[in-house]
Order: sequence, then C-alpha cells, then structure tokens
Amino acid sequence: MSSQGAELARARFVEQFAMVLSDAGMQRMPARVFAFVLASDAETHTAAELADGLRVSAAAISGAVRPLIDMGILLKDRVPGDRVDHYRVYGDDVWSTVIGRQEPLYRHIDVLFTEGLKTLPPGPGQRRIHETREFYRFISTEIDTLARRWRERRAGVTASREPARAASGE
Amino acid sequence: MSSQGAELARARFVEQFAMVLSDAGMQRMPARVFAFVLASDAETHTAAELADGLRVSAAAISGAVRPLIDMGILLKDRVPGDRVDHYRVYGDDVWSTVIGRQEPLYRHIDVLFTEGLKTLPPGPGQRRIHETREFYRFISTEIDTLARRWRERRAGVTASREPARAASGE
DNA sequence: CACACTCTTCACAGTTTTGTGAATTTATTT
DNA sequence: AAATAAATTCACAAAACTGTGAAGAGTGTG
Repeated sequence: MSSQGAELARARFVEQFAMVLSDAGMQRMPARVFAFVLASDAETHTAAELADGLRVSAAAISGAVRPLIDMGILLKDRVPGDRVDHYRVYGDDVWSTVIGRQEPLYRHIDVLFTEGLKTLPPGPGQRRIHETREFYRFISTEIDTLARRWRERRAGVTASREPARAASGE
Repeated sequence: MSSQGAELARARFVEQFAMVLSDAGMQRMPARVFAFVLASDAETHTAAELADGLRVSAAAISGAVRPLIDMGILLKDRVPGDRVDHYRVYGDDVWSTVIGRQEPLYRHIDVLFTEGLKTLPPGPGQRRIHETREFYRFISTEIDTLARRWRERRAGVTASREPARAASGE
C-alpha cells in the first residue's frame, strides 16, 4: 500500500528527528538529510530524491550533504555510466561511525583547555577548569568503551529481528 | 597581582569555552554564564557581577540564568538582609549534575521514536529507526555507568591536587 | 507607607542563519 | 568538440536569534 498518508507520517517523523539532532548541535539541513536517509526505505539516494523527499531545493541538498560527507557519515559515489551522484550511509552501523567521529572535537577541546590553564592564575577557577579538562578527557576515553559496548548490544538487537518483520514498531 | 592582562585572558578563555558549549547545543548566553561561573574564582556571583564580567546587559543575564536554573546547574539564593540574588553552581560536581540532567531529553527521544515506529511501514527505514531507538536507549542507560565512573575518577583527580597548587595548569 | 534598588519583561534593532533561484562549473554522452 | 544534464556556487530575501534599553514588577528598608 504505502499510502500517501504513510509517507506524510514518515516526513513528519523525519522532521522531528531532525529537530532532535538540531538541538544536539547539528545544523538543520544536514540533520534533515541524515534523518531522511535513516528513515527512508531506500539504501541509496540521488540528490534529486533527497530534494524531492524533503521538499527543498537542490542547492540546499548540495550544501547539507557536504558536512555529512566530511563527518564521514555519508558516502557519495557515482557509478560510471550514470551521471548522478548516489549518496548512502557509510558502513552498516551508523551510530558507531557517529561516535567515532567525535574524537577530533575532543582533541580540540583539550588543546583549548590546556592553553587556557596556562593563563589562569591559581585559584578556584583554575581548579574547576582543570577538573573540566579532566572530565572531557574522561569522556573522550570512555567513548571507545561505549562504542565497543554498543556494537555488542547491537549484535543482539539486530539478531532478534533478523529478516524484516511484521508491522508495528516494538 | 591579578593583572588586567590575566583577566583579559580569562575572558577570552570563557568565550572560547562558551563556544564549545554552544556548538554542543547550549544557547550562547547561558553557555557564557556557565563558562564564566566555572572559570572565575568566586564561589557565588550577583547578576551585576555576571553582567560586568561578561560585558553584557542585566537583561541578558536575567534571560541566560533561567535555563541554567531550570537545568539544575545553577542555584539562585538570596540571603535575607541582602537584596541581590546570588548565583552558584549546584553541588560540587557540576559534570555529574550535567550528565544527570540528560534523562528527560532521552525520555522525550524515546517517545518520539516509539510513536514514529508505529507509523513507519516495515522495511529498511523502520529497521534503522528501530535500531536508532535502541541506540538512544543504550546511551541513556550507559549514562548512569558513566556518571558513576566519573565520580570515581574525579575523586582521584581532586585528591592529587588537594590544596590550590603552584602556577601553570599541568 | 513611601522609597530605593534589583530583577524581569518587552519591543525593537542588529546580526546571523537558512533556503532559494539563477548562473556557473563539472561531468558525460553523442 | 558540441550538447546535455547534474552539481555547485553565489547573491539575495525571509526568518530566526541575540542582546539592548526602557518600562514594569517585585522586594526589602527607613
């Protein structure tokens, strides 16, 4: 069936999902593309399909897709003989990818705090900033553990719903 | 000494720290106040001090402080006999607080995805969204572990620099 | 109770973001 | 090479966001 209503519901969900990502710091348009790519049934998408599905211009897609590619979340490839780009998510475990790509951010933060600590005079402020640097370092290391544990759990989850199953979620 | 230069350096650091928080989704002004409160040597701050230290208006402080209080990061109290509010960070372990306050967000996300899953027809899209919900649930649970482990590590870090020490950070 | 002072709210101006259509560039086919 | 089609860039209009000054509300003091 795949009625129009169903597609409308999907579009609504994509938008709300995108807002969650947006609140978490991702720019709106890339967030939309990412949400769309996850929630849609196709494995690859042309720019036209994205533009069409999200009801935005080709220009917007072009701009939104680059940061996602830079982040290593999306992959662009063009099959010789076809003259359109095909986008698809990198790897079969997006969230591991997303987790992994945080590292440069934490490196940047560490530099910032280390520089800052050099200029702060001793005192409660310096103490708190030092502790904050330790916190970010802690998170940075824990992220590896987190990624590993996620892969373990994911194996369990995907195993339990192997072939595409019946209807409703849950 | 506490030369003007030193305070200027602190202000610069505060601004950069605030930008990190801002990139991570916190609104700019609350981020500034939070960064300022962490990096300054005082344990409590009046609105006037915040406005002065950040070179912004009292109105801006008023607006910035509310979300921080709502998040449970800042505490406002007024000593009887004084007619100004005094702000200070809640608890002595800010980052545990920050971690803890994520829960409502994850609850919201879970509802959103569960609702969404009801409307998505079976297929790769539904499968990915289901997996994404599992991912968020995973993170949500892991956060408790993370908080506990942070408290452990923090005990070690603070112990090793007990009284405010010499100069440069690290 | 009237005063003094702080905090908050509000309308607004300046700035930044966002997304578009048109023009340009890049790539592919004939 | 010329022609065609897609992707990107660019200038711009619309919308959202920020922070301000001023007015108003709340609170403690004499």
